[in-house]
Amino acid sequence: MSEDTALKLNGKLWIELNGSKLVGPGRVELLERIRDCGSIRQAALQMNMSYRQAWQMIEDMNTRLDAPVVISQRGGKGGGNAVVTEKGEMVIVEFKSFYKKFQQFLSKHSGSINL
Amino acid sequence: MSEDTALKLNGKLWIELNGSKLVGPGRVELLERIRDCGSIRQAALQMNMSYRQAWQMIEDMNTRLDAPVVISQRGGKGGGNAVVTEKGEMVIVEFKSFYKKFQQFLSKHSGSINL
DNA sequence: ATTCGTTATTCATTTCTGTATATAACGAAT
DNA sequence: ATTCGTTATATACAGAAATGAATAACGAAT
Repeated sequence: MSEDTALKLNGKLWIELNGSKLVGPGRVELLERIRDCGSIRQAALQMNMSYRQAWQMIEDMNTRLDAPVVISQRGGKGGGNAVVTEKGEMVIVEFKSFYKKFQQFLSKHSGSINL
Repeated sequence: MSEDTALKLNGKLWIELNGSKLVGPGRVELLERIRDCGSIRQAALQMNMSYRQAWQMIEDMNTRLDAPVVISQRGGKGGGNAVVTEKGEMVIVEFKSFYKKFQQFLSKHSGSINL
């Protein structure tokens, strides 16, 4: 019954394109929030992230994939808006599938650390 | 037959103690090299790492685990030496076991990215 | 034309990480 | 006692990465 909760297995997971990070948990959460509130700024605020960083993440995915994950407009009603595309939805679904399996992997092996 | 080798799943894995990193691939490689050459400095040189960083890694593991992973001596024949303890061997074996499974996880799922 | 809130972009600042450097401590061998 | 290469430790420096602030661009609505 030796339960050592202090020792655990942990890690990070991401999808990379041409050797550098493209999608991780943070970017996926950002996409989900943009989808739900229609604004990059509001999504960033919700995540306590700077707008600058959020915009850079979106811009990075938009330019490196063959189709944009978010289409945004400035000006107009509400000052502007942002919409997650079908490609963006694919990114969300695909990564979350991998990530769930990864978390299962971690918790599956986390109990058997013997140090 | 669309083989998109540019897109791949990647990640990092580590063992953490009380919420902060304790063992990762770099530290394990360091331990293995110390075991093989008997010197923290030489091991660090082999890995193109500063001695300071290598020493800090060892010191961190030594102080946070209930037994040291490396026992070192200064002075004497050769100027000093470093020996990997039984605990250190356990760290190496245990982490490498997890890490191998992790790499299998990555390569297993890496082929099915569809973006 | 003015207002409004957001998108888009730049610049300076700060924070973090690791490096380089220098120095002391050490003990066996000579 | 001197030499030698390593361990151990502190300080200063450099580059990268994240942050914050400031500003321009935009278009619908009034």
